[in-house]
Amino acid sequence: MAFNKRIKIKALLEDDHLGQSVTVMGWVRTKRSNKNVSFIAINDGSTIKNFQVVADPNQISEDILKKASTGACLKVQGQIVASQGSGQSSELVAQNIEILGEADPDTYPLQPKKHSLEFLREIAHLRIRTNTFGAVFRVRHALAFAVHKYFNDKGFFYIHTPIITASDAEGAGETFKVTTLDLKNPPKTEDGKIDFKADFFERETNLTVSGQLEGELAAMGLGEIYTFGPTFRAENSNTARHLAEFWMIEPEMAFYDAEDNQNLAEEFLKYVISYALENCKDDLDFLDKRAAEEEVSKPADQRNELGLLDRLKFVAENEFQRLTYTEAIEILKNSNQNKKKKFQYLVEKWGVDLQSEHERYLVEKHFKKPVILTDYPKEIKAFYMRQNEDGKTVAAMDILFPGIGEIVGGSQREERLELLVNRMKEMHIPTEEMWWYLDTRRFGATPHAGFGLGFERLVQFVTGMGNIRDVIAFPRTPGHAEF
RNA sequence: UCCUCCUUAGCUCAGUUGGUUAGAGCACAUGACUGUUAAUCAUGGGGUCCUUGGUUCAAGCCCAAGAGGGGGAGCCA
Repeated sequence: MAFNKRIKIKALLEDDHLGQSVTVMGWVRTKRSNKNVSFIAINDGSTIKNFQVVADPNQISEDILKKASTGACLKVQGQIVASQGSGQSSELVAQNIEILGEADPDTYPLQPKKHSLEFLREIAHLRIRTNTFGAVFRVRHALAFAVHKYFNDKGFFYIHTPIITASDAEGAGETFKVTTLDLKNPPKTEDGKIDFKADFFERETNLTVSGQLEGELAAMGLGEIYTFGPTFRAENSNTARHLAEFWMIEPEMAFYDAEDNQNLAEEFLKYVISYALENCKDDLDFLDKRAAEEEVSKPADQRNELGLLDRLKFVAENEFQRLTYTEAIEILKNSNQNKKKKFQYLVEKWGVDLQSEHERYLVEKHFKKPVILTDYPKEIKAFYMRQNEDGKTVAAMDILFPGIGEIVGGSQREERLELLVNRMKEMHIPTEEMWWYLDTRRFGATPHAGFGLGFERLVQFVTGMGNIRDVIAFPRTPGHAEF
């Protein structure tokens, strides 16, 4: 006998079920009682909205009603009737309530009140039951689904690139080592170094920092591909924008140049944001109100000019501002901020990397819209980016979003073997180990391009959450891996 | 990793110039209430004032070190 003969609250609210006998299962959010009747607000996660259960103490035992406390899980059978109260159009009059799981009110940490995000982060195993995190994770799901839908509809193929890799080729950062060696007593070579020949893969391995290089290989046969997988960086980053384990989307396209790449990235971002706007209305309405309440407590100069929903609509409907690094430097150099020495790092000469205060100025003050910055100096970018005719810059692009900073980093790739090998040597990238990557330039090379999108940063932007640790269920950051 | 701020009841926070028995709201318990919307009203229980050491007649408050957390920066997505 199957247990799950229930109707989800989302379905209950979508159509007219008046007069029907139904079973609802979910968790108690609040209970309000008097001598004659109890009202139980129940939530099953299918929607941010609760459903009101009405329990008559003549029908439901005192013991059951007592155990139906905040956090308890219930199975309620009864009839849907028109509500006598004003907060909802219909409600469930309970004929029978079964307590599936009690939640001792003395020790259950969630209350029907506002908790701080910092407190909820410490109970990440329970925070998924709150309105805010329910909304965030439903939106996160919708965005992930929209990513796949967008690329699938466009004829891209989803490639699973390896989690365990042998190279830190991109130089994207510190890696987590993968080994089965005995850490207390590792085998040594004659000259005293750890003997990775004795390790599982017979070589030194680590968790991936990017699927891009493998993605490029796949694009050289399938044409247009994307990856969407976990990425690991062992950097000691302690910010609201960094995780040690995060999810990255990396499309890679044969026959794309830098401009094609920019067009794709902009269209893609607008698509997934529009998808969320269309499919997550209740959750985004809630998050919009939540963000508006938070704004009030911020100092005036840090407030957003637009609310969350308006911000999303604005990004979805307006062209991104495109400009080169060189143009950006000129704007920054001539800005009042720079002239009045209000930047912590003053912009003086071409070639310096932009600080986040500079990126914020361009996005939030100067253009007031997403910015695609292109053609950076080659010295501050990765070896695989295609060298421009000027000999100084590469065909890089960064997309900067308000409040988030860099959400996308990408480039047209260097497909010319000689130029690529020279650049690798200049940057001390071992060419021998990368023979397979260089083979794509030896055999049937073509212009191609791609980019990486930090999925959690996208979720941050769409949900308006200030800290990246609040848009992934169980965040991994330095010193934190408990759940 | 650096800078900076914070840590008092289950949660959010107040606590004056160092002074005797550390408070509030919410939550919880008990009771009241004929339909509530984070229900309301009354009563009650609840404290390692982050830890360790120091100064002092006296420390929640001052000093030092450590732990945990927030914000900013760097690295990046």
